[in-house]
Amino acid sequence: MGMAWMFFSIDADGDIPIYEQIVRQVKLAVADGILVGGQMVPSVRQLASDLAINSNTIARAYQELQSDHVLEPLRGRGMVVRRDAIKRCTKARNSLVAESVRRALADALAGGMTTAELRELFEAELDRQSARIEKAKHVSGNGNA
Amino acid sequence: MGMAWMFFSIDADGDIPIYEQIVRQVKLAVADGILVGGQMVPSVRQLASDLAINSNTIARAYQELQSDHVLEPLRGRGMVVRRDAIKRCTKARNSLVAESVRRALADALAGGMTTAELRELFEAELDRQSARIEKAKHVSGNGNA
DNA sequence: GCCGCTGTACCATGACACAGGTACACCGAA
DNA sequence: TTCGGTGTACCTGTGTCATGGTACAGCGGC
Repeated sequence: MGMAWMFFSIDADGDIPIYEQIVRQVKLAVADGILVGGQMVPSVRQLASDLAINSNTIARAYQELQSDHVLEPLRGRGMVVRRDAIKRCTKARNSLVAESVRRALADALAGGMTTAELRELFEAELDRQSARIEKAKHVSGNGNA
Repeated sequence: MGMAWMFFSIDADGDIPIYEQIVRQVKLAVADGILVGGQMVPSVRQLASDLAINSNTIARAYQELQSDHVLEPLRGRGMVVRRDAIKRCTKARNSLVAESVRRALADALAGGMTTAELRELFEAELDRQSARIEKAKHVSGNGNA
């Protein structure tokens, strides 16, 4: 049955390739602990059906995740999250975020934005999004307990 | 003569289109005050020659800058920075930085990064880059004063 | 064994963006 | 006018992305 993976949000019209969005969200889910080592991921065709996306696109994402040692293939049964994936994914997350922050600051300073403006913008957005996260946690409660 | 525009840094192998890099850097330069209203920008072929890039790529960037009301064409003479460009460019810079920060925070929080880690990363990178800026200002001195 | 599931490997197609190349219309100065 | 400069429009080639279709090999349950 599907629907256990509805936390995937795909933006087909965005500037990021679909398969890349899958890769990112899987890695972030592993880093966050939503996906645990040893856990099975939905089949290529299943996820393709749920997201209304071609199977080949999902397969490409899974291949990249396999190359990055996040997923492991169980011949004939499916793909499973590797036990040591959380370390790699946490590291990947840190690199991803660091790079984003680095670029944002580079653009800001190149454009003459002051450090005060920058801190204010950062704190405001952090408050907004962290509040959003807290509220989401509150709403979902314990869905599987 | 060229070389007055060598502060442009183009990464042809990056994931950002070349014309987009031109657009961004021009806007940031205007927002920072490096490019002033009424000032002429180098010709399409001149800049293309300096950066070893096709003229059409520069032309496309200039067209986008014209559409965004940053540059103004002087038929047969070249392109000039509009007087009211700095307002638009500052606003565009704020939007650009805000969007980058927004995405970075979204990825970080989705990956389970704590606000403390996030603040630490932000402050560290801010210190590093702002120090870099200060040093660059010190080296260049006052070139136009 | 047989069948249904799994991932995987191909090939072909259409759409789109990017960059390069060529040619044209316009303006200013000699 | 002639010439060199300007921006601009059109065409082409290339690469990526997403899709669709087909086929193969391995595993599990019947």
